[in-house]
Amino acid sequence: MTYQPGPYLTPDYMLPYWEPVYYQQEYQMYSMMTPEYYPSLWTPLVHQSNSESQEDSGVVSEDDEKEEEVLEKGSCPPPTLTVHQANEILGTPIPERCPDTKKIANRITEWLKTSKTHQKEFSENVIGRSQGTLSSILKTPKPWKAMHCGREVFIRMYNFMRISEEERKQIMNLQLNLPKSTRQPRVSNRRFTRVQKECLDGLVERIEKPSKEIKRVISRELGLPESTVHNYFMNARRKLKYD
DNA sequence: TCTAAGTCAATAAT
DNA sequence: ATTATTGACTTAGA
Repeated sequence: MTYQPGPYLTPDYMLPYWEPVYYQQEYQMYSMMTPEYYPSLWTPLVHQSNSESQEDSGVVSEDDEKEEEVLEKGSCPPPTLTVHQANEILGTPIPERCPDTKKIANRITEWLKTSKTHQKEFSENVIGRSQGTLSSILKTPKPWKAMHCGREVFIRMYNFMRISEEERKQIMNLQLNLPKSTRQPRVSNRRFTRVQKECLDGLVERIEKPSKEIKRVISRELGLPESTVHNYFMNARRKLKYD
């Protein structure tokens, strides 16, 4: 069976810098988007000889206009991406051993800017995370090999950049039913005083992992809960590791 | 139960 | 209005 790409697979899809790891001659597409994987994105070719020669035309021409007319007449019904399809596409594993998370982050940052999309909208609709989380991920992406479940958001962002602009637009408007936080209400976010902050920073430089007794003393001296002192050292270690 | 990784989401900073 | 930072909660593993 021969196929032709549906409206979602525009030439734009081929342009990103991403390495075409599994390049398929027959389809002129990456394997993750072949008819076998996403039949709904492709339309069976009825008149095979008709469009063979037009496949590689990257220039907007009369041919393209003719094709669009054909689509509008209904011979190829405009497909609508379903939530399931969107999640399947965004969840497709990255076909690379060690993806460059920095590049992925930069690419997303660039897209957000050119498409005038705010972090909040993107983070909630595409990766299912909060704006603040997206912000820090884009600014300081961890190396792929240093991540575990955190890879999930990078996989989604990677795939988001691989698909066509048309498809991105649709996904942004879909309600993907991404899992919501079930976190309990917390104590109000208090800010440390200047002295507390300076003392903690000074201690963090000298002590990597304070014992329970040390933390008890620190908490007493600074008038902070032991859990707060514990959290501070924990967050500080993390910061030192990646900043 | 403890640590590190992953986040939330309030609130600081632009 | 937006994005960046941050103290604390949640989850996964040992």
